[in-house]
Amino acid sequence: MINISFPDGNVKQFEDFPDGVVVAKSISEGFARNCVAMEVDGKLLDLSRTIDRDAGVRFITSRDPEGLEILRHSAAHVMAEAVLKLYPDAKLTIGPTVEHGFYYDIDMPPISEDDFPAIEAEISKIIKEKKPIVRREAPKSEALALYANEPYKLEMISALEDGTISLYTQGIFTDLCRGPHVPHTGFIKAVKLMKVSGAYWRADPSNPQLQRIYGTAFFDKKELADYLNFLEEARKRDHRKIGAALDLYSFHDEAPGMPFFHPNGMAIWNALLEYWREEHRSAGYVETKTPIILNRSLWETSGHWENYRDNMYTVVIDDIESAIKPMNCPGGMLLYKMSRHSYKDLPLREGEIGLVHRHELSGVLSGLFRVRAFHQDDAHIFMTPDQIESEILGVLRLVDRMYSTFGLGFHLELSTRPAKSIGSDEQWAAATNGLTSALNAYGADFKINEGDGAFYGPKIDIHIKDAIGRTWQCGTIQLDMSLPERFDLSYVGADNDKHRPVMIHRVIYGSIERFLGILVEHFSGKFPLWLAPVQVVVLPINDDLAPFARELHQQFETAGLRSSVDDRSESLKKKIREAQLRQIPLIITAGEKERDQNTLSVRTLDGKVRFGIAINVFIKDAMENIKARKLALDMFSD
RNA sequence: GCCGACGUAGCUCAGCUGGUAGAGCACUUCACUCGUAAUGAAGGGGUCCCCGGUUCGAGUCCGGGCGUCGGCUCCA
Repeated sequence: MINISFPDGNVKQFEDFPDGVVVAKSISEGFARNCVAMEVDGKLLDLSRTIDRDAGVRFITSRDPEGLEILRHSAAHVMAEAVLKLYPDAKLTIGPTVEHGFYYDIDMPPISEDDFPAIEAEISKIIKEKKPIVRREAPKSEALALYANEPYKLEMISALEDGTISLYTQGIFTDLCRGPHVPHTGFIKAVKLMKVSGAYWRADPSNPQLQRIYGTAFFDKKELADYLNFLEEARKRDHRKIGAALDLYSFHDEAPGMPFFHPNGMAIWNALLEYWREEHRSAGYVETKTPIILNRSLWETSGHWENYRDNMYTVVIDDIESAIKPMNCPGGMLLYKMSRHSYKDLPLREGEIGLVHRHELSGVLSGLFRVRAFHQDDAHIFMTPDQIESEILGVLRLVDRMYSTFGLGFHLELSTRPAKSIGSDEQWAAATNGLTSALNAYGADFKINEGDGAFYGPKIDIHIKDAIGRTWQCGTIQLDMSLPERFDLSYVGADNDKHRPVMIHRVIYGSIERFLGILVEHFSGKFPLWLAPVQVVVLPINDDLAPFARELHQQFETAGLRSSVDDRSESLKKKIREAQLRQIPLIITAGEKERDQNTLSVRTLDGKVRFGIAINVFIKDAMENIKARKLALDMFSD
């Protein structure tokens, strides 16, 4: 007799040792059909496993994230079987799940996406057969014998403890696997191969090149279709495409990874910085600027010369070795050290929009998202140890305010002390407690990444969520126990003794280039009025009205709107089409009626047209919308 | 950096097994003067990424370089 308790608090008794299916059926037949696996006392197991003692059981269904992961792992096995059928000489290595699907690394001749349909057809066959996926445990000797011709599997089995080896079989295909898996292949209702790329066994280039085949799988076809739509939507929003179409920025072979900003891009850039300065001024920050080339001795003091050299651009001028800064902090240290600081001056919040260069590997460059030259909206806050909590809280509130302005949600992650670190246990405890209590005071949930902090201190990362649900890490708040030490920073306390200040680095946009790219994708090029590169365009309906249109344009510019006028001798329809494609939020058509009545007709990006709007009212409403940095163009009362 | 694909007009792309480069859009000019998503006609525009090789002949084949894109953390 054993007792099995469920998450809802219910407890059921069973006579013999039941397997998962029996327990699930005790809830209901229908429920049992939807179960893919179970969690027994926190461990994920196949439904076929028996439960031989009192335990807490939670069933995993297609609705649980774990369920999808298990499904994808099973799908990886099915794909492996399909590949082996078509390529009998292929040697399997590993096939894990990844964020949006799974892959399997297979030692086989190179294949391309053209080979996918054939593999997918085999996969479909296996799925249709609803083959049971059966687990069994095997002694090491047997497993070794079974995989005599599979060098990679042999290598893996050799590294495993005898008695811990499990095999999963579907039909005639057996794979070494920890599991768990779905009960039969029929659970995989939708599967699609996504791409193939090269990979190395154990990620080591000296090992043989493998084919990594990526796929994704879902419990139903609609979910797959939704996912493919999402990819398509993301593709349409690609900031590299939109950036070119809207004439925002460009990239050139002459400076790989270093973006060129065009006038339209700079309009957004400047709007972002203007906003940043406004928020920071009112949050008690001052702004500084430090050089981008600093000599070697500074980088030796900071430790970058030793630890970050591979990523730094270096120059020798007049026999003096220097580096182009990859980070702003060392310059900030020098500024701090210029004068004696009293505890009364702290916290000192110094912001810097700093241009940094980092030599990223050529293969990782990607539009504005991964560049070699970028600006950080950096700030260094110097404070006394007992100010940690309130300062971190202040940064969190600033982050909250700023991201909200863009309609970006976010979540927080705390990273704690890593294995390799500097500083004492007490320092780490104080620092980590400071961050934790600030997070608690701020009041939002946060995730903890144990051991993921920097060697010099714990940190809080801020992950934003864009309009289509993708997350990006932008902001970060890092406590630094290294640089104040290396640069021997101090302040004079109330006791008239020297003390070491605590320092944090923090960014909110992160990289302004990257943040701008994220905004392009977030808004899909349809910026709110305050960010739009061109806010209003005036279109005369014919050449006779061009002077009136130019007059309006002048009036808008004088009022502070980013305005343009399209007085080409083209048809009105054509000019409207182009203005729409350029995503200009306010399109003004200037005709006789407007000129005679001193009003405007305003077309917005949704295609709606409002007539008879008084010019001064239009300007006032637009300026108010911009000043409030509204997300919506809510300047019309209807 | 490594693996793969790609690099042709300002943009998007076509160009078969090697035979002197093409479309649409954009641009220029002319005509049209237009009331809410493309007026028409004519014209200009190319070191086919760069360097080297094979060949009577290379955008096309071969080698090297540069750049772009995707992948390179996920461990049976």
